Amino acid sequence: MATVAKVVVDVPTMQTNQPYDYAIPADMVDQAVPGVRVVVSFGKGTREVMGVIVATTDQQDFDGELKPVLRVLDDHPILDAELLALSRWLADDTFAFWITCLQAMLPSALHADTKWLANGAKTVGSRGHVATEDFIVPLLAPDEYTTLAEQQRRNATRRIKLLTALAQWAASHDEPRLHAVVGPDSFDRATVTAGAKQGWLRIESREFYRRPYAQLDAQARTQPLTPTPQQQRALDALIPAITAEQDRTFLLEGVTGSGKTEVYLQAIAATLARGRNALMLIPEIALTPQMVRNVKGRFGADVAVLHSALSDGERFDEWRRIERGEARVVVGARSAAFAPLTNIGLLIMDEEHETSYKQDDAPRYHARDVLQWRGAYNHAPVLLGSATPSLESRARAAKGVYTYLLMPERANQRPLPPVQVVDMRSAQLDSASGDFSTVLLNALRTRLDRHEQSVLMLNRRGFSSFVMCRECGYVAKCPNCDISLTLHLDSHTLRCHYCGHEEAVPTVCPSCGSRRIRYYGTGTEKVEQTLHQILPEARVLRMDVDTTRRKGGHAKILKAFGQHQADILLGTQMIAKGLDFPDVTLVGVINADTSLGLPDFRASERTFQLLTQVSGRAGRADKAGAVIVQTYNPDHYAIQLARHHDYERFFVTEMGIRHRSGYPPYYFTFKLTVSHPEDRLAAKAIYQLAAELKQSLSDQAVMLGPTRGAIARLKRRYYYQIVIKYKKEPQLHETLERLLTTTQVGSRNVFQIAFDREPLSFV
DNA sequence: AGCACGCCGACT
DNA sequence: GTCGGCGTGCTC
Repeated sequence: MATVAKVVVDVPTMQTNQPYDYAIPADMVDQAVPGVRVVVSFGKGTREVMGVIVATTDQQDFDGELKPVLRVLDDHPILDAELLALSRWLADDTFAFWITCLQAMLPSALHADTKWLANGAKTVGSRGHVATEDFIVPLLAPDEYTTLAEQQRRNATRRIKLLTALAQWAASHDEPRLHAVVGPDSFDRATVTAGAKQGWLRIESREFYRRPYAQLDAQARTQPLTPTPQQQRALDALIPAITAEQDRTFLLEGVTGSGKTEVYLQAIAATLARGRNALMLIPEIALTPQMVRNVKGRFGADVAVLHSALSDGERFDEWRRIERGEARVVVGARSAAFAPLTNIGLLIMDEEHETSYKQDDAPRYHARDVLQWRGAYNHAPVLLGSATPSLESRARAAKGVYTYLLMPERANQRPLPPVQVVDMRSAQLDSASGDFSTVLLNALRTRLDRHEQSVLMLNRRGFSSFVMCRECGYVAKCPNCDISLTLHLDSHTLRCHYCGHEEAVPTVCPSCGSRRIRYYGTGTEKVEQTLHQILPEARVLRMDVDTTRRKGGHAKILKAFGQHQADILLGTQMIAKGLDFPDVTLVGVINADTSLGLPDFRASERTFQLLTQVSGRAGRADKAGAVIVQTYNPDHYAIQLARHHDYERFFVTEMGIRHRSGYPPYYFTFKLTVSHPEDRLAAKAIYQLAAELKQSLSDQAVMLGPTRGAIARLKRRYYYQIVIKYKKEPQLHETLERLLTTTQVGSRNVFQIAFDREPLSFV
């Protein structure tokens, strides 16, 4: 008999990061089960907080009198045993509070909501609101309605009309939506209410789902395509693992257009045929509409969709459909890794190299790790797909940790578009702006004349200021870390974010002696203006964070472009992903260099991925495409190898560099950040942390920093960070845990400490 | 995070 | 004498 509930309370602090024992009142034993949310009293006062029951027992561990569970918020567990176990592991793995992990798994509609009542009291409840709709339920037989209609006064036209309609509905067993029936040219609400009072009908409130893609469920199902030989080879490796329920990881490396999606769909079909369910992650927004259409097209209403562009209500409803077992395939962005899907037989991560799979704030998890955990739990394979896999995954495939599946050919046998690299150091530039080479401008003019479309990408990735020589493309790098130095205008210095190295801003290029070395960068708005000046007849659509902020803004722009309402789509990296417009025959990259200047050891990898991806956007259908890349570093291996679509050589080259400079995948990384409203105290804390860390680290480990955060002061707090590179530190986890506890308990909570295992951003 | 307990300065 | 400052410690 479970009399004690272990409750993780919604108080995210280190001191309360543990389950607390609460007594289960006798009348709640059926509801107070693991995985439900509860309200409990916490602390000395009258404070009520939300919590999650993570276990129940018949014996208390706490030596004292237990407070009772006050209320149970769910009529059934909203987190099953798998997700509870996952939350525990996640908290441990990411150094996040357990409650933070539990919250991360729930749609925001189920997060705690505190209401202040008129009398000043607080009520802890749940924000989740179930959408309902009123239906009219006829209560009598058709002929009874006919009789009643005849008995009405002659001038009671409205009643007679309603009774006639009721007779029809009763005859056809129809229960129409009230909303659909009440209106200016049919019934008024009062007549229907009067009818309910007479006992003719009942108005019934029924729950309904807000279905974001309902219209797609109705479309005709697509049929599986006959696999190409390379698709067949991939499926021949995958399907036995699905059938045998093996928790292996596969890396599917397929060039743009090789048909990875069809492999996903057929693998999902095999999973469903086996009686199990499938979870598929895709990167945030850009790709979503197309991939959703593909998956829904094959599996219809069995598919639930979860991503950030949905409203809270829509996401909540999709989540409930999954949780109730009404969806068998889940497609979603990062947080969909926690979808309450059961009996998972396959987990897919499309574009596995995308950085949006890593969450920037607590819990700082990588969705890939979550999928692998769930794969192990469910005995299901994990399929990672990409045209340009992350070096980490590709290296694991090389070592045999992952099974490597390669699809080197395009399904339609068309060659990849030729990529022309324009050397901006010597190219003839448009005099008005300097952003456009005449080569690119002429190519744009040709497309305008032929009524074909162009996509222009402005690389804003890593837009943080850096200094580049416009004569030779030289970018200042840190002598210790081989990382681009970042320009700090406040102190007029160049700094390394990794080790803190600082030097003066050069006035002449150290490499070629030129004076044309300066801050480098440009914005979409500026480029748009320039385009209007030099190509006034061109219709330009701009797509960046500003124009896509509103819900659906993204889709609207893409739709307009697809309908030829513009000749040129100008945007940031978001246009590089998954767009497929048959009339786009030119892709231009205005500045390939900005991502090379990123103060990040993954700068080359990001640039290669971006250029490869954007190149795939040209000439997808029957028209031949061309790609023009403008750069000040035409000989850089990332640009040259992207030009030749040569991922494998890029992998080998980059691995050599990572090996020499000691970065992933040869080393693990870990980032510690400390912040405090007072600069001096933040600095003191990070140096103390560094000293303690140094003691417990082995000689093989390298500590970079402490350094100031790239944005040293943010939200009135000062930031400092340390990055550790290491190969094998078995005791590191324990050390970090200890540091977390002692620092948090010792000093009052004005300190904030953040730990990030395998950070993707070092800024 | 809250909230109470606790030990030192200027006041009904 | 006591009202209240916010340092410190606990919350089942």
